[in-house]
Amino acid sequence: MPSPRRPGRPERDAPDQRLALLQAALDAFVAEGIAASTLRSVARRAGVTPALLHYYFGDKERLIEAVIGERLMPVLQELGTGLAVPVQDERALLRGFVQAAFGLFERHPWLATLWVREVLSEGGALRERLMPRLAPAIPLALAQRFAAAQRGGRLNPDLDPRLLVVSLIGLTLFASAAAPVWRGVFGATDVDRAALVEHTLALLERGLELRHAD
Amino acid sequence: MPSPRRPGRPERDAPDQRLALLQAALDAFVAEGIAASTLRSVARRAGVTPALLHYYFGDKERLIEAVIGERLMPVLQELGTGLAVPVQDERALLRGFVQAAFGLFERHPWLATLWVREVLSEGGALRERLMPRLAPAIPLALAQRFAAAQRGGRLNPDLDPRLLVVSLIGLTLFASAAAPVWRGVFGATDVDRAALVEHTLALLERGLELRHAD
DNA sequence: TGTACATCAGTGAACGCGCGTTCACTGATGTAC
DNA sequence: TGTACATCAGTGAACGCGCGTTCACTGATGTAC
Repeated sequence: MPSPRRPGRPERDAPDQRLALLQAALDAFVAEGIAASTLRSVARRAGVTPALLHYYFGDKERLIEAVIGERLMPVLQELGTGLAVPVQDERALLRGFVQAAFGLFERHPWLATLWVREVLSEGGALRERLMPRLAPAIPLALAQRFAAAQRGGRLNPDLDPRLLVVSLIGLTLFASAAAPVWRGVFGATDVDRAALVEHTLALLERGLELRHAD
Repeated sequence: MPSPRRPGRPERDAPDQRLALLQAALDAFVAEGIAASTLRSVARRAGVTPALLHYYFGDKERLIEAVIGERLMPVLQELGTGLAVPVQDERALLRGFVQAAFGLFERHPWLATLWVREVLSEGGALRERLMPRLAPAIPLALAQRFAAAQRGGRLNPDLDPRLLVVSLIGLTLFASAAAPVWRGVFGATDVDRAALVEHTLALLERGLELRHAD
């Protein structure tokens, strides 16, 4: 009696087409927007037939789910674990956040663009798909920490702790997503990540420090 | 000999279909994104045949141009003239900018969403179409004014005057575009325009004012 | 005023095309004996 | 080891559909005389 045949073929040395397709899909989503990306344009980027996308992912909906689950979520969890490290005081928290955010957007240059277009926008493809999977725990915890600091007299009393979280994200995400625009307008090719971090922290910690003219 | 017939028909009392189509196009662009908006979906919103869009605008490209020229540009010029008023000092400049920005985004709720998706994004439909028509004079003038204030010792020396302009836009534009998201996360239905202005000015003028715990 | 006609705003049906998806098929790779 | 065959990764052609665009046409509105 023959041993039952094990399903699947063990080893190949061909390039992993599935990963190539996943990357092509992410590239297309960032460059064209998710709604405007066609399966044929994704296939064209990968140099394959659109039928191969059906072979690996089934349909467009499941391709989007795969990009979220295998490309986007790992990056977001990277940020989450970075912020979960307990810190001494609010100053350390602030510096940790700003450095982590600009670092994340530098390591994954597609993230800011994708986020701005697909999560912020009214009918963005990711807002409905991603919000249920993202625990709002991090922004809520940040806002509560700021509120506690404010009650303890350690934070500017005219700030709204919730809006301060919005301001933190706005300052980092917007500066990263709009970088091609403002680099073009100002010709600011000299501004690197360290300069962004320094400027943003100076603004957050001390503000404009406006003084009257003499 | 008869007087030559004057072309065109003088008066009608039917609703202006062209303006209705322009509004339907703006609605569709904001809700679905420009690239993903079809002429049929625009026509459906207006309750007419897509052939009518061809009748008034020719093709999709010229429809987009019409929305830019007749809806977007007037709003942007509104902001430009508001900022062109000479102000006494940097504090007045700052307050003027923040109030004008939040006021603009409140009067035209579609502006922040459209801007974030179509101008900021890499392949956004408006970036190529709009940047050549927008004089970068305003951000450049703001940056120069901040640089002068810094040289005069009236502005936090650790700030980058150019990035400060980016920060101003980020704080106002991002908070407005992301309002549906953060209102949902924080349940912050109580935050109105006045609260946004107050928080943002407190942050910009004085920063977080962090102090050590006792 | 009546009549003939030009022009108006807008429609309905159709065009070629690219879309997402399906499916019978193919040659290479592996397994059973 | 050789041979028969199952399974693999992937293709090519086709499907029905909605797209942008075109165009002959329509009834209402206006004008000339």
